[in-house]
Order: sequence, then structure tokens, then C-alpha cells
Amino acid sequence: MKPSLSPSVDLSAQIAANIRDAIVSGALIVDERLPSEAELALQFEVSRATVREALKRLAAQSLIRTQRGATGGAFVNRISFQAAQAQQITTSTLLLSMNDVSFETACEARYALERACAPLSARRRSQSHIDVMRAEIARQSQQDLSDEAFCASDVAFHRALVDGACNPVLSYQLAGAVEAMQPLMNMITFTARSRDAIIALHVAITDAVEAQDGAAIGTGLTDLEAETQSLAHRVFAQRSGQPA
Amino acid sequence: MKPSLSPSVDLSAQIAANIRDAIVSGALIVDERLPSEAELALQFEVSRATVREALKRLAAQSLIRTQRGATGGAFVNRISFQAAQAQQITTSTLLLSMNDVSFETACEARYALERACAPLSARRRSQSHIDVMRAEIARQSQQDLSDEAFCASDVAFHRALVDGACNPVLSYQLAGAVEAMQPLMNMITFTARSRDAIIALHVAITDAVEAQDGAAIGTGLTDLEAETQSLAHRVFAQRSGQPA
DNA sequence: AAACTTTAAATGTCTGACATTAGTTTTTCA
DNA sequence: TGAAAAACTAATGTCAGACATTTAAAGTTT
Repeated sequence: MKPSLSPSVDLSAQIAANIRDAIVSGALIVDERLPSEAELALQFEVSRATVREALKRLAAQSLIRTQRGATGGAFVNRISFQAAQAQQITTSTLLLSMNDVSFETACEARYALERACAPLSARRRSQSHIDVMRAEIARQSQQDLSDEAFCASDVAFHRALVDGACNPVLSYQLAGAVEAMQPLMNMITFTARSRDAIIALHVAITDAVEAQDGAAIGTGLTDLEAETQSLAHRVFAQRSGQPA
Repeated sequence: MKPSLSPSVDLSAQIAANIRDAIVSGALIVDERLPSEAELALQFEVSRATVREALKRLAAQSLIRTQRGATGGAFVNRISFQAAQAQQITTSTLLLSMNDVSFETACEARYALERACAPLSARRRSQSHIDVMRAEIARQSQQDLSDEAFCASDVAFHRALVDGACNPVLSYQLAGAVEAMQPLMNMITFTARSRDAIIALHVAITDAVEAQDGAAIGTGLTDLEAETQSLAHRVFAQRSGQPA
């Protein structure tokens, strides 16, 4: 199954890569039990501690799970959409915050992707999606809402829109794009007037979803993107021109 | 920075989560050095082995890197688009192969996302993108190409199309959707006639990209999606109706 | 001043032990 | 006889301490 490690270059990483390949290639199938740590240590000719570090790496990627006890061990994990989404969000968020991605670029990507969902959401959305969207609009309309809560509600609104496409792969892919924007959005202070403009567009989009009018959803999203971009532009220009 | 672990529930996971939160929240910034393993062991009141397992988890997510030697240690990693993409592809591929996602659903998601790039690619594509696309078309036209090589070239073609949007966030997000389809595509046997149909559409799409006609790119992608779906439908129907 | 040597601090690895968990089997006894 | 209790067992989780290796910096020599 897995011999031949080149010495003096991070054994635990090599072992992890070895097992990962076996999983990705299908040599190890879902719910199959890996050899015990002691056996793996023998096979790879390393100590149990090194094997454990390798297994922890795989666990961090949700590739395996471990169970204690007599019949325990490490098992190939069926990665869930939920777990994959959580990882994707973490990665995307860090990627954006660490690489000086401009608000403009991230925003453009996000809205481009969301528009991709519009025709499908128009066709397949159920009442529950519309209910969520209207509920979030109601929340956004509360006067005393903090900027952060407003952003969080915005994310929930957009996720409902995406989920309306009833395509789990699409929802999963979009989760990263939508959620990763939140820290960037949180840098913005929303005036009452800008909130009103956004809410008005949310209403227009929701109406279009309810009317199953894909083109109108797309138009609404384009308008919302323009509004968001110009708002961000104003906020950042003001900040750099008049620093605190 | 990080006290208070609840005992008897996977200490290394708790420690990893603790440090991960510090990184995501920005309390630890890029290239900042973490305390040494020995210091972390003292702070968290666990053994060095446990700390190491936690650090390996973080390393598996590219959140930290480690350096040996006197001034070495664990450093917060600036996650690159490349590393993030690689992780995303692994995750997406496994997600699709392990969760009985239908070809139809995955294909729909992929083309929906790709169409999202069309307007931007039309506007911003450079000659190099077109060159890559034409080169891949030439490769796909080779008579003796294996199905697997044909699929790989198809992926390269589509990635060039996506890269034409000149938005790194978009390229990153799409990588998962495009690459993860490859194992599913590899299950298909391409007849000479179906290859010709696909290549003809690739040519049409490339022409549209060159002409900067976003709408035509979208139409081409929609046609290609229909072609792919019906091809897959035929192949799978034949297989289930007439098993080997 | 440059080249070499030593030192120190860090990660990488190994060993062996014990703790904890959770099935499985055996024993007890009502 | 049968069900509860106890013992067993195999696995992961954790710890302590040792040694190997790497690397930068400090010190020494020429």
C-alpha cells in the first residue's frame, strides 16, 4: 500500500500525502478503516508519533475521522457539503484578507457568480426561499441594527437567493464567495440612506425571484453591485482623504 | 492569548481551533511567529506532542509554515491563490465523488458558473488566453488522443476561458468547479463524432472570446452544456441498459 | 576582514509509558 | 436460564524525556 519515503524531508507530510492519494484515487473507500496507528508505524517504519501527526493533517481536511475504543481507528470520512463549505469559507476569507484583494475585485467576482444562479433560482425557488429573503429584508429595515448585523443579514439574504437554485454544488461553490466578502463589507459604514437603497434593491430582487423572472433578478443584482461598488468607493475615498 | 481548554475532548483540535481563530480574526498577522512548541505547551498546559499535532493540523490547511533552526518556528502563512486552489480542488473532487452528486447537477453548476465569467472574459481577455484556447483545440483534434487526455485538455481550455476574466478571485472559485468535474468526465467515452461536436463549439466560443462578444460566449457555453449533458445521458443510459 | 568554529535554539523524530474509551467476552447470581 | 456486572482487549489520546538535525548568530583564529 505505501512504502518508500525519502528520508529527512518531513515524514509526516509524506505519509499524509501517501494516504491522501489513496483516498483521492479511490484505493481507500468511504468508511473503510485504515490500519491502526501501530500498524501504520510498522508499515512506514516510523514512530507512532509521526504517524499520528500525519493522521491529524488528514483529519484537519476532513479526510478521515477517528474513533476510540476496541473497534476504533481512523476511517475514511464521507466529506459533507457542510464541512466542505466551512473549510472553503475559512480559506476564501483568509485568501481575501491576506492578499490585498481589492474590494472591487472581490465584489465583481461575487456578483458575477451570483448572477450565474439567477436563471436557476428563478425556475426552482420554493416559497421557503422567498420567506427567508423577506425575513432578512425585514431585519435589515430595523433602525437600530448595527452595521455588522446588517452585513450578516445581507449574507443570509444572498445565500437564500443562491440556495433557490436548488443545486447543492452551486450553493457550496458560492458559499465561499459570499461569506468571504463579509469581512470586507464590515469595513463599510452604512448610512441610513445607503441602507435604504440596498433594501429597495433587495425587495426588487425578491419580487423578481417570486415572479420567476430570471432576467429581472440579474438586473437587480447588477444594480446592487453598482450600488455596493459606489458606496465602497465613497467610503474608502473619504477615509483616505480624511484620515482619523 | 489562549487559555481554558475543556479536558477530555481532543486537546489538539481545541488548540488548533484556538490558534486558527486567532489567525482568522487577525490577532495573529501574516509572517508573525507563533511561540515555540515548548512555550505553547506551557501556555496550554499540555505536552509538546499535543501541541505538535495541533500545529500539523494548521499546516495541513496552509495556515502556518514551519522553519527549523535557531530562528525557526511556526509562522502565520500568507495563503497563496495557488495553495488555496489546490486545496479547493481536492475538496471539491472528493465532495463530488463521495456524495453521489449526479453528473447533471455538477455539470449544471459548472456551466452556470462559467457563463458568469463570459461578460468579463469578453471584455478583458488578452491574446495569450486566446492562444491557449486555440492550442488546446488543436490538441483535442488529434486523432489518437486518449479520452483522459481529451478531458485534461478540455479542462485547460475552460480554465483559460475563466482566466480571461482577469479576476483572480473568480479564477480561484472556478478552479474547483472545473477541475472537480474531470473525474466525472473521465467516466465518459468520447466517440469521434462527439469530439467533433465539442471541438466545433470550442471553436465557436473561442471566436466569440476573440470578438469580445459576451453574449455569444454565453450561447456557446449553453450549447456546450446541452451537448455534454446529452452525451453523458446517452453513455449512462447505454451502460445501465447493456451492462458489461 | 574573512574564514572557520562553536554555541544555542528551534523543529523533527523516537521510545516507552500510562490514561481513556468502547466493544467483547466472561462471570456472577437471582 | 438469563440478564446484569465484571473483566478483558484493542484502539486512540496524552505525557515525559531523550536524541537528531537544522540554522542563525556569536565567537575565534588567521
